[in-house]
Amino acid sequence: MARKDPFFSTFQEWIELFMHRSMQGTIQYARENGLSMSMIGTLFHLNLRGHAGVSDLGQHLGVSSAAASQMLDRLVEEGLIERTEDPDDRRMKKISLTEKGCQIFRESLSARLRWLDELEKGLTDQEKQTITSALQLMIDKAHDRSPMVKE
Amino acid sequence: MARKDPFFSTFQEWIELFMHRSMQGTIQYARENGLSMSMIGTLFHLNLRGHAGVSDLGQHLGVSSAAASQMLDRLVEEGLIERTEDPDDRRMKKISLTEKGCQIFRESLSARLRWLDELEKGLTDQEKQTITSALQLMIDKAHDRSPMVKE
DNA sequence: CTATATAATTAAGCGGTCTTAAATAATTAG
DNA sequence: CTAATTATTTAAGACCGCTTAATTATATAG
Repeated sequence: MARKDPFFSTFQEWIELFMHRSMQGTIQYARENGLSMSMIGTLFHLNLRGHAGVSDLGQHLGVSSAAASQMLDRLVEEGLIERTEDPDDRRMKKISLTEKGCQIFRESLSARLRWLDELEKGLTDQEKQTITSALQLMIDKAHDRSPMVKE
Repeated sequence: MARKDPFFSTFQEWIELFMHRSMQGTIQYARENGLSMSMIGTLFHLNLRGHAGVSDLGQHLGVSSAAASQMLDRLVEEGLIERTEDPDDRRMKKISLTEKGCQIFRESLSARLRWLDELEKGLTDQEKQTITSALQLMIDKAHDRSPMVKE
């Protein structure tokens, strides 16, 4: 049950710390701005993937496509996303962030990362370099591309 | 507005990737198990802090203490938390995870980190070492940030 | 062409999670 | 002791987000 593996256990500890911060911030942000967690999840998804279908989004969030459609109505009202027809299959809609939606998403994310500034202050350049490399490594792997060789 | 700082911008990129994964997993997990995001936030908080008061929790989540109290009722029903009187001030309740609550929290967290296995497979020992060190560095710094202002 | 399947939407209704206001209980101040 | 304050709980009601079922529109199979 307990994994000795320092990679995994360190990661898990980090996640407990990190998610506590970021989730609390996200929950509060959502509440203040009248967004549901489904909407937040949708914004994250679209930000990363560019676009998605209605049922797609529903599946990712674990809700029916009817629920997804209704939720998207509200995001359209807010001007955060747009529905366009998929030219290849006109039954489908391509859901994507509007420019405004993209901007607001990124701004709110930065705002919720203010604690990073505090963290950064306590680090030497050497330490920041270590962390930046490690994160870049994970980003590369996640995108399934080989690590950048050198700069 | 845009920050050039590679530490910050790499961190932000990593967070977009990572939160997309972990939030989606958390939202789905919550839905499947009939937990609200407030409940999830509460479990994270208690796991990290050990215990908290009712109003405390409400504030952290951005809801009234009445709402917090009602939510805690349900977590007590589920056997995940317990209310005990604070001996120093008997108006207050000390909310903490039960053993079952603690176990379930950690199990569900591990389950939602299965993608880590995939990530790990793609890494050399050297790379894992880099990442582990970087995370450990951040964990240490995060814990350092206690009330002590000067040293 | 007709029938079937798929994607999205609309509508009705249910239950959950807030809010405010009032009640209870313990502490603190005078 | 009495009055005021603080922490929590209870109760009533509003709103939101979900579900299922029915509808519309497009695509595909025979």
